[in-house]
Amino acid sequence: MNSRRAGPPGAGKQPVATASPWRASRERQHDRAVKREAVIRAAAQAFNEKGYHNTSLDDIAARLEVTKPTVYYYVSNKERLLFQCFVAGVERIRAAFREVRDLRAPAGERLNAVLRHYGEAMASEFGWCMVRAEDQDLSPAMSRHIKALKSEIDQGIRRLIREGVQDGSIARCDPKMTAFALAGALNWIAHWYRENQSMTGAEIAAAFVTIFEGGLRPRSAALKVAAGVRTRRRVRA
Amino acid sequence: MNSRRAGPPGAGKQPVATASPWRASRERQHDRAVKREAVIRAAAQAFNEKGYHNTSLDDIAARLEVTKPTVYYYVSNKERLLFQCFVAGVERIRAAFREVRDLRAPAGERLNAVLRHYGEAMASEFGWCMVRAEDQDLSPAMSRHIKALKSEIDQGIRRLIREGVQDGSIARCDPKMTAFALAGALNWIAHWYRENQSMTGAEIAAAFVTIFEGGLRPRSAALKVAAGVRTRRRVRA
DNA sequence: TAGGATACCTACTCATGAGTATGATCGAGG
DNA sequence: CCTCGATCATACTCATGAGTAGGTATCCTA
Repeated sequence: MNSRRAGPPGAGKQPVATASPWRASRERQHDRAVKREAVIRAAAQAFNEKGYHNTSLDDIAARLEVTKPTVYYYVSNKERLLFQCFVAGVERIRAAFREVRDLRAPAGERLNAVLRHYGEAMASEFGWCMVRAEDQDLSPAMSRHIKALKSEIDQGIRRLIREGVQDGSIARCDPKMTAFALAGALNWIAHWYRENQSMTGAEIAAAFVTIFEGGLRPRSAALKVAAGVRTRRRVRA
Repeated sequence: MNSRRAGPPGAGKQPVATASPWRASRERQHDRAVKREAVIRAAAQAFNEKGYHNTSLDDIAARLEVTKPTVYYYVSNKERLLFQCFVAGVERIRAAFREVRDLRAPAGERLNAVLRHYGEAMASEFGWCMVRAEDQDLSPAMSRHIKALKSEIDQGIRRLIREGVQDGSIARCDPKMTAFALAGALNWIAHWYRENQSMTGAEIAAAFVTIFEGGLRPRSAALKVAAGVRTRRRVRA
């Protein structure tokens, strides 16, 4: 009746920009893992554009210029496909934590580094899958698994915040609420980034880190008296 | 096959806590508007618990202890139902802007007031509908309408930020990015609030406002010298 | 070069859920 | 009492999409 499936008319048919391992001379003996990854990638892009429930496996297959049973040849079912997309995205964030773990910098800086990678991951094609993979769409077992992964990241951020408060590189605050605020702001990138790609994920993340760090209240608050002051917060010259 | 529909077994059947205008002696001549609102409320709660696509109109009807055609007697279709839920939530935020418009306080304070109401709205039963009402689930016309409402709120926040920068109550910043960060953190409440109701929406919003205002960098940065900490970018003392 | 394994497709099944046709019931006005 | 309109239920239609059965073409190996 009314046209669901937002997007340009005729969408869902055109092959994705990134080359499909299937196109190009039907090489059968292509590495299975490569094709499997291509399926996951195509699924992530489709979910990102049309949402999980509005994406059929036929859509995903069409993107790869194959048919549905081929997709099922590489993944067991749709929910596992979503799960794989989720894991692919989360792995980037976990990598960021690992990368930072043995860095010998103040926790505040380590946190910023993680947040930057976090933001990049959110702006990637897997961002949608990470934030919109609702537990309601998944079996209880996978829901638990996803929650555990999310919690791990949440705890990692809280830990860095606590350490930062300890070593003086972060202002005293409630680590839990602060972690929620930070993660929320970054997670939200996955919602609007689709439409406005004028900045890269890294640039957005960097901008956010600056905002988080400085806060909204002017630093040189005591000076704000005159009428049209604009000499606020001048970093030492 | 595998049990979708997360939640306690047998869920979707039990009537909702808030009384249904239908229960209680079948009063026919009850105000139509009251029943219509009850439908929207029940839908919002169902969407919030199970997601839009995992909620059937039979589910919603069961919550109200009526049947599906009765629901259709009050709303034209499912997508309009989602739309109404969205509008119900957004209206609270618009009201916050109106309430603050003629206040004669610094823009920074007006912004904080709006953010607090914003957070409360997100923690309400309509929070989910506001942030998860994907344009992909709606017809192009409604999608446009929703985007317009969202944009109005976004622009309102940006305006307050700009005014705050002007009047000195907010530190200089990029209004667009800052609005994204603030709205993102608050929107995210709708995702996790379900599971942890130890704080009210207002309390959460207040906590967030405090975090946003102060920022992560310690205010008394000049004093952090003791244990080998590198005092980064010290604000002028 | 037969035989198996791999990779893929055509053509289905089947459950779900949105939306509806049709009729029953009840209150109110005449 | 009788009818009309508002309200609600029973019992459907019908499109969609997940998942599968079974067959086919290609490659590898012996």
